[in-house]
Amino acid sequence: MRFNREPQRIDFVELEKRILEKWDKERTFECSVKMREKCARFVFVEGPPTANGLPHPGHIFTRAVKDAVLRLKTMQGFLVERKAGWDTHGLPVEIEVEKELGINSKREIEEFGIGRFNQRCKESVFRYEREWVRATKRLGFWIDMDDPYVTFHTKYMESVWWSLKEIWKKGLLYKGHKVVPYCPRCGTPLSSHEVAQGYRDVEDPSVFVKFRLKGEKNTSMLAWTTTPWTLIGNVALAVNPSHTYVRVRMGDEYIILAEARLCELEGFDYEIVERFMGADTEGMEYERLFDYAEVVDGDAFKVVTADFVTLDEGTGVVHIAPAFGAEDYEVRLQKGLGFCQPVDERGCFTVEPFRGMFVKDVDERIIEILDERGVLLKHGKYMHKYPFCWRCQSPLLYYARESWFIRMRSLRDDLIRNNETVRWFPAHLKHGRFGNFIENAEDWALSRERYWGTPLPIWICERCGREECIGSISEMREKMINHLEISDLHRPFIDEVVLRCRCGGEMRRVRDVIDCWYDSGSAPFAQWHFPFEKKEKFAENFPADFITEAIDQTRGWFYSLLAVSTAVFNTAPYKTVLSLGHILDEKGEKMSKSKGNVVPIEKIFSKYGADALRWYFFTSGPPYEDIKFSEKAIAERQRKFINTLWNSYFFFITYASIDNFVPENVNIPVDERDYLDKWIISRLNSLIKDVRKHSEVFEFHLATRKTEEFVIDELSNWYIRRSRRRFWIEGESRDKHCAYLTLYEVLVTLCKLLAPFIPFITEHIYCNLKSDGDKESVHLCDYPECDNALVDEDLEVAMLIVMKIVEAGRRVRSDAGIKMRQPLREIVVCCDQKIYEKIAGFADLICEELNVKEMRWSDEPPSDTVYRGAAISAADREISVFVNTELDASLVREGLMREIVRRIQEMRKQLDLPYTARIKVFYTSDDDDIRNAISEFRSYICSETLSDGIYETEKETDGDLAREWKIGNKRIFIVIKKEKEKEERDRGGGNRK
RNA sequence: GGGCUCGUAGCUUAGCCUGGCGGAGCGCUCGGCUGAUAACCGAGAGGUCCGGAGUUCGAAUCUCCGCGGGCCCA
Repeated sequence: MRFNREPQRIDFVELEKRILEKWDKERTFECSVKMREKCARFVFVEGPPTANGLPHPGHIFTRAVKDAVLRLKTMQGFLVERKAGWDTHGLPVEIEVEKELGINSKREIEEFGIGRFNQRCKESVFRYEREWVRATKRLGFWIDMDDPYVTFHTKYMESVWWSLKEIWKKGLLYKGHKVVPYCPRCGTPLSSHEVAQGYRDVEDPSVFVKFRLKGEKNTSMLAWTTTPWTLIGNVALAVNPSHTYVRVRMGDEYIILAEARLCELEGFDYEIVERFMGADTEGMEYERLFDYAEVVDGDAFKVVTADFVTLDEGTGVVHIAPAFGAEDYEVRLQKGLGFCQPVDERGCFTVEPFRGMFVKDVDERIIEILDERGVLLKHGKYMHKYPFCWRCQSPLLYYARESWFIRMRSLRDDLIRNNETVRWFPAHLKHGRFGNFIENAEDWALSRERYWGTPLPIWICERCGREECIGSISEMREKMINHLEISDLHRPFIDEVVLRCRCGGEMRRVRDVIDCWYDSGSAPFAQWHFPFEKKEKFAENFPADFITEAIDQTRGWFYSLLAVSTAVFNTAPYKTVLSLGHILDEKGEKMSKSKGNVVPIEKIFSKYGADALRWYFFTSGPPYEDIKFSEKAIAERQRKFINTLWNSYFFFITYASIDNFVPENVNIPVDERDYLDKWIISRLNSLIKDVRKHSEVFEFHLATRKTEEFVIDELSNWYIRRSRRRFWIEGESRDKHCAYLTLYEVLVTLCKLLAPFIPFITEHIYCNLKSDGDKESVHLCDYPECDNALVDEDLEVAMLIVMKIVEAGRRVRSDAGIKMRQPLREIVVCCDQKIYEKIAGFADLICEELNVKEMRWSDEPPSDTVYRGAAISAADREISVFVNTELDASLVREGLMREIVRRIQEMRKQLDLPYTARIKVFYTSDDDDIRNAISEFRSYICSETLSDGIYETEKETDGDLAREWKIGNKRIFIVIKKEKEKEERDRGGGNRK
């Protein structure tokens, strides 16, 4: 037999497991890549996940999209290599390990030992690798996980070093300061996420200070602060350039503040003497309040303008201390102001008279001093939210730390230019969220005062202070004084390396590691250990044709890739970016561990299988929009679509096996086949065109929804249903062969068309259908192309009209209360004659579908009231369909006969008889109409129900099933009896109905 | 607080770019068909197209202001 028989219902999960074994055994993935060796490349870069937690449904969605695109491109004839990657460094990993060790500060990590700590980090990042690999394989995501790139591998890190040196050589790497939320007790900066969870309401002093202006008579700027201790680090005052300020007289002195903040002077006796814009005060100098600490590297003690100054509170005059505020530091950079840092890492002053005192403890003393000097206008208490350390509850300080930066600001134009070469999906990101972001790109704070990361390869000479960036291991070896064997570039080993400076002095490495986003941003070259190895490989794979990740990567990986690539190569590292939506829970809320609403994806795989999940993802909406995850919807898509696809295939297999149909032996050109065949093949080719068009721009929801409609509505519910009797033709028949051949071709092509989306079931079906000379796997096939010669638009339009006429006819029958089984005399189609000509050839189909004897055309509606009608619009015309509802005795008898046939079929089904099984029918009825109907249509009933005879009996007869039926108010008692199997076999491939 | 994005029936969504009768599926009610189908077909109930204002002869669609969800940033 040409095809293996199939069960009507199949366990999809079981099927998928067998397919996974097949792929494993036949190395199908490797073959699919290798067979395109000589072809043009389609380059993909995998955004590396961190395997220190279980894969989230969102990761699975991303991987499903990646897989579909890459399979599609492979089938379209591209060489698509897929190297997996793992992101392994960074603070989240360290925090995991800190939790395990029960510690929470850098001091404790160093006591535990940096070497031991990093070892624990290395183990931690692959803790869930097995789950990731399993879920990836189970989903059917083809990616090479045997030879992945790993960001902590020495070779990868060496490439990262190389790129940093390139950046350094261009003068784009510099040491500066960054103001970070900082816990003085833990001795560490906190991430924004950590800060966000530690806000509390507190009471702080509220202080209004007069800064005396130089060269003005007895005039002061009035500034407001809730952190008096920061006044020690003051270097400037800021006003908003476009707001109105006033000079007021109070007794014999003058005070300047924003007009909108005059409310702060309530209770004082004052008069306004002058109004001016903030911009007018720019450059005014004032007398320094405290000279305890030194100001270095720039100008100081003057008024500057800044847009961030608001009129919501305070005086509209903001005191600027670059060491203690991010905005303050920003102002410093823009205005070339100096820097003043009187506080150490523990949060204590390093200058007299407060040396050694914790900053918050000097607030009271400072207020006293201000008062003594007569520059305190007023003071009070102020309630506001302030962040505290989530671990130790210490108040956080905004504190300027030394940090290394990449000058992204100076690369803004390059970033923008490179971004112009990128195709973004959805398009609005290009000049929207992403475009805005790079236009305002800030210098990249690259360094982290941490442990588990790629060490910043900068050594500083202890004698002359020269900085040097090291770009390779060999360069480091050459310059090394202490000749250590370094096999691991991580801390603490790398910290021991001492280099020789040009001046003869000893150079030691700065202690920082780099931001792990830089690691992953280096993937395009570091995955190949470029430029130390595989230069050609890199050349072939840069820039990437395609990357895709979720929308949160806009400022993450999408940016770090572009930033690194722009700084190193001044080229965009990718040509096309697809940004994906998130997978939310059923209520539309983010899935998170703490909410406990994360769907365990393993359960979905074991209950529905990967195809059902994938199909759900693709059909549920545009891939760039969020998806509210719904298990019910997965079940529904499987039941409706995958199951219908299976049943269409099952139908073919069942009858093709009975008939021993061999497609290779039949060769009938499409134009010699039935119009139904031509129609479904035309529709298939139109579908191919649509699917290709939508997939090309990642509109998978349109591609898959159209395919779904094709399979359910057109293939299953129209083509197969309408062709069913052609498959039942007894013996050899050209028409039957046309039907088989057509359905065969449609199924095989559908498998190829759907393979990128649902790779398992398409593989299974394909493998049973394929011929000897065909590829061993559907995934090794070429993607279907639309054959325009087979698209017949007129035929498609005509069939659409036919379908609408049938629908209208059914509506009429339904309205008139006449069952479908009751034959009727005629249907009258009232329309433009040209339209009628299009569909006249489908009269048999329409009559059979509507159970009427004949169809005719009319140019005006029939006047007789036995005609009931319904209107439709098709081909831009009105069409009316009229059904003659008049019954005569003959039609009633025929209807009765159909009722009886239906009941006998129902009983065959109840007995679960094989389709080819033959029976004998016995009946008893005291109704003359029934008896007459049976005798009139005896042979028809027999052939419809595969009965060798239908006999009237007086008595109860032995049989396999007996039952009394009511047809309206008539009764019939039916017994059916199976025939011997021998006779069944004699029937061969003959009549099955 | 800012930027971007989404908001259409109980639920999932199409339509929005390019203004012209809001259309499907699930679920519900009723009826029908069925020897491939877990399906399918017909009818019915179900809508403040998030709210408000504007442009227009005409707005789900374009503009502005709000509200709510999501993401990113502060």
